[in-house]
Amino acid sequence: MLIQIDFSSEIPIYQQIRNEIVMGIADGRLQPGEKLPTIRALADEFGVNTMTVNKAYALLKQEGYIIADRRAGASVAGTPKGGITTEYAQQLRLLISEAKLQGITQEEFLHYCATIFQELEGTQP
Amino acid sequence: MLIQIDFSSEIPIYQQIRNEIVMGIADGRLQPGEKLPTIRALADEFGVNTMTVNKAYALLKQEGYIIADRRAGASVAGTPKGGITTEYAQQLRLLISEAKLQGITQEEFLHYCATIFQELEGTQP
Amino acid sequence: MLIQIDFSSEIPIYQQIRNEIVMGIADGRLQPGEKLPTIRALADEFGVNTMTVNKAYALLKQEGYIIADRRAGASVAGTPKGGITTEYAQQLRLLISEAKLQGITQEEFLHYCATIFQELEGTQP
Amino acid sequence: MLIQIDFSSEIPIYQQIRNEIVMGIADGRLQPGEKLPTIRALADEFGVNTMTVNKAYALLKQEGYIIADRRAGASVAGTPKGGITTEYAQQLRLLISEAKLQGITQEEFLHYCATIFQELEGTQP
DNA sequence: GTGGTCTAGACCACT
DNA sequence: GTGGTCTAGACCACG
Repeated sequence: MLIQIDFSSEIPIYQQIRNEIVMGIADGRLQPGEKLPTIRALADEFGVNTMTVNKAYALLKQEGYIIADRRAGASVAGTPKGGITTEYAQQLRLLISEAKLQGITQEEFLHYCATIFQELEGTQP
Repeated sequence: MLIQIDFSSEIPIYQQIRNEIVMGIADGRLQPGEKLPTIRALADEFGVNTMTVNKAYALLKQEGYIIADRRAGASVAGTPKGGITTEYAQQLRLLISEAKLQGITQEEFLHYCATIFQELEGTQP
Repeated sequence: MLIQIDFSSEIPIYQQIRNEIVMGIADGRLQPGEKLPTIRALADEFGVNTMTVNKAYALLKQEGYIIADRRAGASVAGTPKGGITTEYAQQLRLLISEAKLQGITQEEFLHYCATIFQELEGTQP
Repeated sequence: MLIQIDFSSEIPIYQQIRNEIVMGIADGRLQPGEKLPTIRALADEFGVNTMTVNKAYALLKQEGYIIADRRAGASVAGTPKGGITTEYAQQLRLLISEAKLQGITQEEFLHYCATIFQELEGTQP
């Protein structure tokens, strides 16, 4: 589980951790049921405050991506709740708008998305 | 030019304004060369400070989406500079990861993207 | 006398006009004693207000680059007054600092300056 | 870190701060990795608003001269992105034109530039 | 009348 | 305690 944190990024560190774990689950590096590192272990690895990792885990738990077992730490959930929100739709629409204004055609964009999808599937066990 | 601002959102207002304008250009509500509202007018419309709109315009200008003609306000630029950054790729990868974990298949996702693309093209003159 | 104005630039138009004329004198396109276009002619050519050109001419006159003859319009002066000011030194120091931080060596920079000098001399009659 | 601000200058204060910091990095007063003063501290030192310093820092960050580590203020970056732009070339050409019209020869100018370069190198550790 | 700049406060998210 | 954001005014250069 290799995670990269960019301290100079505008994205809050806890968000970056959350994002990396979500992508890790999606591409199969993290399997459903698999145990996540303890908060302290992750905090030490990144050199950040435990509060920061704690926040990331709380967010993931709230979104249904992970399950927090008081005794055995956190583990990857099977399927998150949630579903496509209007907020998600807005984000996607924005990304597509930006792509189009950069001169990217629909075909190119869809092909690029498909490539990313393949990458996620490819590493699936 | 119908723009909706969500004051309770965690996204900064100036970012929201920037996003709305970018999407407005992409879907044809704002045509290249068209004059944008003045900073003051937009600030009044939203009920925000001129500085906030100012920041949004400065951002759009820096990104190449609009140009500020010294004589008469700001107007929509033809084509922005920039290009697809690694940051953009990361955002898209995250969105696709989230979609996949929600149980959305590649086919469904691509179809959804295509729909959004059609909406943008459809309103083009 | 080909002058290009960039209306979307941050530099005020009157400054751009002033700069172009200064560079025009330096590279020999404008000869000492040569008559400059009338304010109105230049204003029409650029599609700007006469006040703007007026301001540029006033600035050039104050700096000693041109001489304004009430009857025969403005003409290029022989030698300007002025001399190297601390302000000029500051500007040059800033440019050199920026170049250095971009990784440009002293040799490269001096060579580049020499090239520009040659270009100016080359068009001299 | 001695910075002088000229409140009567036509150059915006935030630009002056930006310029001084760039020159400070170039001449070695500010070392890569070194922490910059906090926005508030600098604002107090100059007697200006925090927003003004904020803008200077945002500009420096955007240009790649400094990085804002989320945990502890801003610090000097190793190497900025960017590179020599046509805008930069124009500025240099203008300065050289002005020098030439003041009667400065190519030799004198290059020598003067070399002197400035030496000053920058000389204070390097 | 336009955008650009600045002030003197303030609140918030992040760490 | 840090930077980021925002407000409600204000003045100025520019055209």
